[in-house]
Amino acid sequence: MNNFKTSTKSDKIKVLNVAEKPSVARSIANVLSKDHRIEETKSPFNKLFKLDYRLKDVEVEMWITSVTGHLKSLKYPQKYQSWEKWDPIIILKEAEIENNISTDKQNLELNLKNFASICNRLILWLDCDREGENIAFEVMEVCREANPNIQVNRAHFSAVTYVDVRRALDTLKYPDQNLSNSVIARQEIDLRIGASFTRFQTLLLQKQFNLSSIVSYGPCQIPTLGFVVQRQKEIDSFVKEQFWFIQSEDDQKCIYNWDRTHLFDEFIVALLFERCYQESATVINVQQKDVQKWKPYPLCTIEFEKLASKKLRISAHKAMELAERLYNKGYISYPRTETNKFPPTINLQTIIRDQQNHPVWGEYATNLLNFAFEYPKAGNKDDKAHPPIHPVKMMIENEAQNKQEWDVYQLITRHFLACCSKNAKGSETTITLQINDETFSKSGLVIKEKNYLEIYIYEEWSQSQVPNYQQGDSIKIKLTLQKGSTSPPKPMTEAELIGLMDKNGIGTDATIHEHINTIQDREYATKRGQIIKPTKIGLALVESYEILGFTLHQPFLRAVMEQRMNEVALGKKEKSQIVQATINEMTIILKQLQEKQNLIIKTFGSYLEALKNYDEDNDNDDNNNQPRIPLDEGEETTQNQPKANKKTRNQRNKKSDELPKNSILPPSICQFCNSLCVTNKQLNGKLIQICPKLCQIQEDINQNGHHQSTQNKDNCFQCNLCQNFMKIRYSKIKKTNFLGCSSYPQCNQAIFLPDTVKSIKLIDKKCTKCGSPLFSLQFNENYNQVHQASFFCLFPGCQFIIKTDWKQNKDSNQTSFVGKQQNKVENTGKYPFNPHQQNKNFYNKEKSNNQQKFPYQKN
DNA sequence: GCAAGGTC
Repeated sequence: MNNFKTSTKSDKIKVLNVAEKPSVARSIANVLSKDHRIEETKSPFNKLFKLDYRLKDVEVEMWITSVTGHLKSLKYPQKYQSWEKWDPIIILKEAEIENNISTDKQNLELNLKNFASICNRLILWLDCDREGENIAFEVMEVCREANPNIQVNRAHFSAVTYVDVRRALDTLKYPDQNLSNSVIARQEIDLRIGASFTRFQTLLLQKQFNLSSIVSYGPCQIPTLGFVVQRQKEIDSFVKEQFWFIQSEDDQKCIYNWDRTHLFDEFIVALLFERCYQESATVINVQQKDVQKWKPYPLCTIEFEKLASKKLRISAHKAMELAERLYNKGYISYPRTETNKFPPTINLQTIIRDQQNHPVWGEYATNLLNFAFEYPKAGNKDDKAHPPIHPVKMMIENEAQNKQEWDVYQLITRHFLACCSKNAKGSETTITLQINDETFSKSGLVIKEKNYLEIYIYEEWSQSQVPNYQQGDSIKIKLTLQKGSTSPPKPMTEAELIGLMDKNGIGTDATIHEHINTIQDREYATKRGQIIKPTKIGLALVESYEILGFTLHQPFLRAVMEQRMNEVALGKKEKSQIVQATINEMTIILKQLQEKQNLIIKTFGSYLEALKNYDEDNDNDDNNNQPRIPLDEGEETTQNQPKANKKTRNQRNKKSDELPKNSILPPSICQFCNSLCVTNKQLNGKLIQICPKLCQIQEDINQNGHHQSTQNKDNCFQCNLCQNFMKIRYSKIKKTNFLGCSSYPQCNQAIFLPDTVKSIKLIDKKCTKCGSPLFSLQFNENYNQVHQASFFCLFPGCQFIIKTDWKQNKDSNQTSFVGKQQNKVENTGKYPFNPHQQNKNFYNKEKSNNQQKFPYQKN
């Protein structure tokens, strides 16, 4: 029996208005008339508001109701339920997919059908984004089933304020099929890839390694994990590097910073120290300038989550839960918004006025209204649907359900008040000292007006004093030679991860926190405090992708997908075209994973075994700097460059360009940069020539004046990507040597050798053809060596006895690759999923004769 | 037992 009742007495034209959520329906009703009537519907949350309105000079009865997000959802039919029975390739490529109204949305469907059958017109008030446009089509379809003649329009609004809603009604448009299609394409791609890859991975690994969770794959969750793993690898491969610097201190204990900061070469610093050492300095400049500390941008969801995590120590997921609760209780505006600028139609003064009686910040709010108000800065993000998060009703501390709820309300309100305040203002004084050819400086700050900092307790601006010197003063100084060392990258915080996801387009404002939750649910990562670290399962999974040459954990996979969605949204491509293309590409990858399944098990297992104590270590020590991951480096971890030292020596020591040119002995010319070198005598009596740009790190000069290079004996030849040196490395997983770039992990360049080669050794001979150093090779015991040569050149392409090539760089369109000689691959750069897919590399020897056609190869 | 996107 139909228990729905609504009055249909009026003869006026009835216009059905449908919003994406109950709150928007309520706001539209409020904005259009305070006299609206509220009726219950079949869905307890989704009320029906009725009011009389004059629409384009016609008196109409507006019926305003809502849905709650999507009505429909994609699903595989029942017959595909069994994971074991169906090849994941079928699930990915061929299985049909149903798009039906979800069971929990059937009441809403009945509502819409009921209302539409009575109404003459339908106005779609779904959020003005792609998802909203798709929901608009879902609503329209249902309404048209009940009333095929219903006249349909789309309202475009940038905020639910009187002005915006009226404007939207005056300029009604039509829904955009292209935008909606891009969402359907995304849904299908996500489901097909997610379901098929998850089934494949779970069936392959779960039982084998006794894992308690499924081994899911999703185009957002795995790149999220990828970020976490990448950071951990950087920390684990970090090697401390020492640096030296000169410190100067005056008799007021004020320490001045060396303008060269620090250098990584003790000789140079010692030399400079010796040259500038004295007990007085000249004040060459005293500069005073006004400075400001900028107030924050209006609060969008992403920023709110980051702040909650960083400043309140509340996880993004929990913070969203608390914000939603505050929103439902009417204390704050809608918390899922991408917008960080206030629409001009919102009345900020009214919002501030609501806080005037607050016991904590009432006085501050009053001051803002009276004299201190300044319009908020405008950010550059706008979802056209919701304003930035702001308070809509005053809450005092004891009205909050708990401390966390209060903290979140407080953050949102203080942030809002800060946005409506002036920047903090101060005065900065910088003193510059000259001591011979070296300069040192020190800045001090005096805060003149705190302004927004009075209310925004989450930021600090610390004052510091500098002595009262005048330009030209000569002051007493104490110079010391100091030593320091680089520190490892910091562990990944949740706030940083959110930032990375946002920047790389992984997830949306409404889902980012869910993906972070998912990787924890799947036991890929753990969170302690605000620090997120991968578990051994997460590491093993990502490292297996990496080592087998797949880029499934990289963010660009999603970025490419987004780009394709845009093409559909703009009407440049058909949705079927891009679904087909993406699925075809992913089919190739899934087939390769299937072909390599034994190898995957082996690789994943090796990592799990190597990392068996990893999680325990995690609990004991946050950051002990010890390599824990088998980084494919074995004993060679000392070769890795720390993140801080990513720049080359030349770049790091750029200021050394200005070194004085005179030196102890007649200088020579640097063979790399033609600079005049400086000479110094070591304790053992040897003379050292040093290029001021540090091109030549050290050159021994024997007394006859001949140069003898002391460059690292392990260096092979220069990497073609970063110009650092390739080195012999040892892969624990494959138990063989390979050549890897010394800048790993910043540079991933590598040259792998045939399985038949067990180890390689650099010898003191040069290739007569290309000048690279030669290697002696040890072959596997069971390998019947046919090569006549004793020594081999491994420089890519130099000789054909041992075929080598540069590994393809995933970020470039280079056509080189790891492996044996094969047809040149043409990479259109169109879809950079798996750069190795046609590279039947030496891990995959058994398949090497069975070459597939590369999908991007022309003809 | 699969994804990600809405929303409650």
